[in-house]
Order: sequence, then C-alpha cells, then structure tokens
Amino acid sequence: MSTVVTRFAPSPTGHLHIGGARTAIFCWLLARHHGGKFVLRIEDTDLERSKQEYTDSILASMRWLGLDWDGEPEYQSKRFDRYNQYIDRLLETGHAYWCSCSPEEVEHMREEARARGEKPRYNGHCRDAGLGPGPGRVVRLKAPREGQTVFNDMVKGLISVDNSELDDMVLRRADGSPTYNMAVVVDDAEMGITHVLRGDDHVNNTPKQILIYQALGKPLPVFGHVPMILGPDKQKLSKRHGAKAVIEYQQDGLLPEALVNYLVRLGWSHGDDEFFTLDELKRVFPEGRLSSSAAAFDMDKLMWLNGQHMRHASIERLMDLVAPFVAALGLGDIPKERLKAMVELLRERAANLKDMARDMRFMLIAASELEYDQAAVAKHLAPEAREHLAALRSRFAALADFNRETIHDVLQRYVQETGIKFKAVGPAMRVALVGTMSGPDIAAVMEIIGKNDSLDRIDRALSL
RNA sequence: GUCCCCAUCGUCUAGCCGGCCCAGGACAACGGCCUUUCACGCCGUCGACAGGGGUUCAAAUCCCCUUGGGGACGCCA
Repeated sequence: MSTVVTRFAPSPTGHLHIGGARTAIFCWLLARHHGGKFVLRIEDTDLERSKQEYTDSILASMRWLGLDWDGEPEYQSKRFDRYNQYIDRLLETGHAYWCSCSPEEVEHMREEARARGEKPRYNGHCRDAGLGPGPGRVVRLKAPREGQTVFNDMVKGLISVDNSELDDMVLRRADGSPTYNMAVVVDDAEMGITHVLRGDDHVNNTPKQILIYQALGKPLPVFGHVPMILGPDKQKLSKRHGAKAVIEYQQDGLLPEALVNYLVRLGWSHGDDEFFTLDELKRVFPEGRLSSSAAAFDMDKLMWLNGQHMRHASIERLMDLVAPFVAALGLGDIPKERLKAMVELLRERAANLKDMARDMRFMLIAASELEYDQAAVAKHLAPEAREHLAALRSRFAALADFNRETIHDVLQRYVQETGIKFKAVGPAMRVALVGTMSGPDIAAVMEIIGKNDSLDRIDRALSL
C-alpha cells in the first residue's frame, strides 16, 4: 500500500480565503487520515503579484487552523531550472516544438476559430515547421489531436474531453519561464503527489495537465475537484458577502476548529452529523461524501457552530483565547481568577470570543462608568423599587461571606419576608448592577464584581 | 460562441448500485416551554425532489431533452 501524498498550492497574491482554506483542509484531512504526507507549495511564479507578506499570512492562517505540513514549504520560483530540464526533454523526444507565432498572430487564430463557432485556440501553425530556438519563440506541447482524455474525478466522477478541443499549449514563454500547467505537472510528479485535490476552477486544466504527464511518461495522480463556495445570494463569493480571509474570522473571535468544522461541512457530509472536532474529522473523513455542487456561505450557521465549539472548549483555553479580545477593549489586566469566573459564566451564552469579551465589559468597569439604559431605569427603578433596593443594600452590606449562594439567599429571604414578588425587585437589581435588562444571573455577577463594587452600583442607581 | 461541470426545504445537506421517502437532519424563521431579564437549552410549526419526456410493477434515485447556475477557453495562476 503506497502512502498518500497530497499538497496545497496557494499563490501568494493575497491572504488565505475560505475557499482556499477549505481545499487545504480537505487535502490535509486526506493525508492525515491515511498517515500520509501533506506538502505545501507556494506557487509564486508570477513575480509581479507574489508577495512575501502574503506567504507569511497564508502560513500563519494554516497554523491557526491547525493544518501542519511536512517539510519546508516549496517555492516554485526556486525551481525554474527543473521545469526547463523537463521542457528540454520534451523537445528532444518530439513531444514539444518551438513556435515563432507572435501573440498577435495567435490572437488572430483565436478569432478565426471563434468565427467558425469553435473554441478559440492556437491552430498549430508551427507544429511541423521544425523550428529551433530563437528570440521571441515559445515552446509548445505537441498535443494529440484525436481521441479523448478521460479521468475519474474523486468528487465528480468520470470526466472526458475530446482532444480536438485542446490546443498545443505554451510550455515555456518567450522570456524562458515555464507556464503554470508545466510547473504544476513537474512539481506534482516530482513531489510524488498521489492525490490532487483542488478547486473546481481547475477541471478544465486537468486534461491539459494529463497530456503533459503522458508526454513526460509520468504516472497520473488521482484528481479531485471540489466545488467553489458561493455567496449567500448564490453568486460568486466576494467581500460584500462577509466571506473574508481566514485572519478576519480569527479577528472576529471565531474558534479555528469551528471554522474548520463549518468549511468541511460545506461540501462534505457524514450522514446527519454536524459537529466534528479535528480528530473526529481526521478519523471519518473518507467515510463521508464530497458534494459535487457549489455551496452558499451561511454566516448564521457558522456562528451557531462556533457557539457549539465554544461550549466544548476548555475554560483554560477560552481564557487564553479571549484575553486579547478583552485587552483590545482597553480593560487592562484582569486577575486570572476573575477572568476564569467570567469565562465560566459566559461560555454557555456567547457565540464568539469577541462577543464574550464585550459581554465582560460591564463587569470590569467601575460603577461610575456604568452606562444605564434610560428606558430600563424609568421602568424598573420606580420609587417603590428603590425602597426595596435600599433595603437590600443594607442586607448585602452586612454580608460577611459574599458569594452567589449567600447573595441568592439574601434575595430569597427578602422576598419571603416582605411578601413581594421577585419581579418587584429582580429587574431593579439587574438595572442597578448591569445597566440594562439583559445579561447573566445577577447573584453570579455580584460575586464576580465583588461586594464593594456591587454596593457602589446600587448606590449609583439609587442616586439616578 | 465552444467545451466541461452542477441542479432535494430560504441555506448546508441525508437519501442517489430504484421500493423502507406522500423525502430525514441541521441553520434560519415562527410558536411554545424553561427563566428575575437576555442568551443557552428543550419541544413544536412552516418548508424542497427545477420542468418535460422516457425505462420499470415501482424513480428524488437510471436515461434523454429543456431550463437555470457555475467554470474554463492566456506567453495568469
């Protein structure tokens, strides 16, 4: 049994976006499930648009997602000599030839084909001219004109294309650099890639690449093309859709495992299962099915899944993860115990780390900084409610052991002794301590902010 | 224009080597329960096999056509 070797081959012309992230995850899963290798190859042959900062960003996103790769990343820009060796070999074996047609001439040929109702392509003008090297000349593949090229796609099944639809593609440009298809085939063959899983937009490249494999006499890998991700409106994904780069989701407070879970489920399924950890995915991935149709991105479901993963994450990890978000709110250093208490209190309710940090804010500011919702104040801090608040304040002040149980007891006893309904005092307490009518259990909040702060807040509410 | 691919609830999907499906789950929406509030959680409601032909005793499932959508046709990747 030969080992599985997959690869992810981004070009560093931007940050890692969710479409690329998803194919990377699929490739990683396939390799890791089989205990195989996952190689990372930076396709930076376009020197103009490729930037080191993007490579760094892509690698950072991969690490954040938990996708580790084997060995050092490969850079195509460093492998031009290899590509040219193979092109020379193709020239020697008669699988390729020199072409002197100018770009303008080729464009003219394309227009002629189009006028004939055919697919625009190079007409093979220099195919049998027996030309040698020369300035401005390119090398083209001598592609078969008859028959068809067929391959069994991992996700789409049998795909076949008539060779007459393909043309003699350029392998080496006039400036001596290799073209994309040539470089990819040489790399995949040399790196021993067994499974090429990539975006849908490459299906049409596959027959062309297969022709190069055949000319080179190299064995074919298994190909698989995953459909692209569409925007919520089923149109091509764009910034407007909220479908952003992976780092932006990181900045929005998502958990990497939630993003992975969501992205994988978008185009892959395992029965009715929705929630997966990375380890589970690694274990069951091949049992599931890759979808062959495009999927629309749905932020709501991503957020829901994130909430699910928040509830499965450990308190300690959540503390580490939420800390930077709290710091970003300018709330300074928080004692560990206090942060822990807040995370425990909010883990069940927050949809993401950013929201969680935001929801901690009211507990971390001073009583004097608390913002009161005027409508809530008017409604719940009526004269009668204030009397109860004042009475409760002195009972809380007398409390030696200030924790959520004792606080809760004070509240309960007060309600029993005065015979009032909890509703006559509960909302007032909440407005006084939180400023608004929503939030977690008041007794728990009071324990976290402490006795002094609790009393200060009641005093301030009483003075409003 | 030519070629390739795709097509189940609003969305992600199960089902797809035919009968167990008058189509199941999840998100969203809506209603209810829980609760001092908001969330969480729980229960329920709404909601789909694009259309048309075949094949078959039987089709969401197989075949063909139409329609719709996407992708590709570079000396970009």
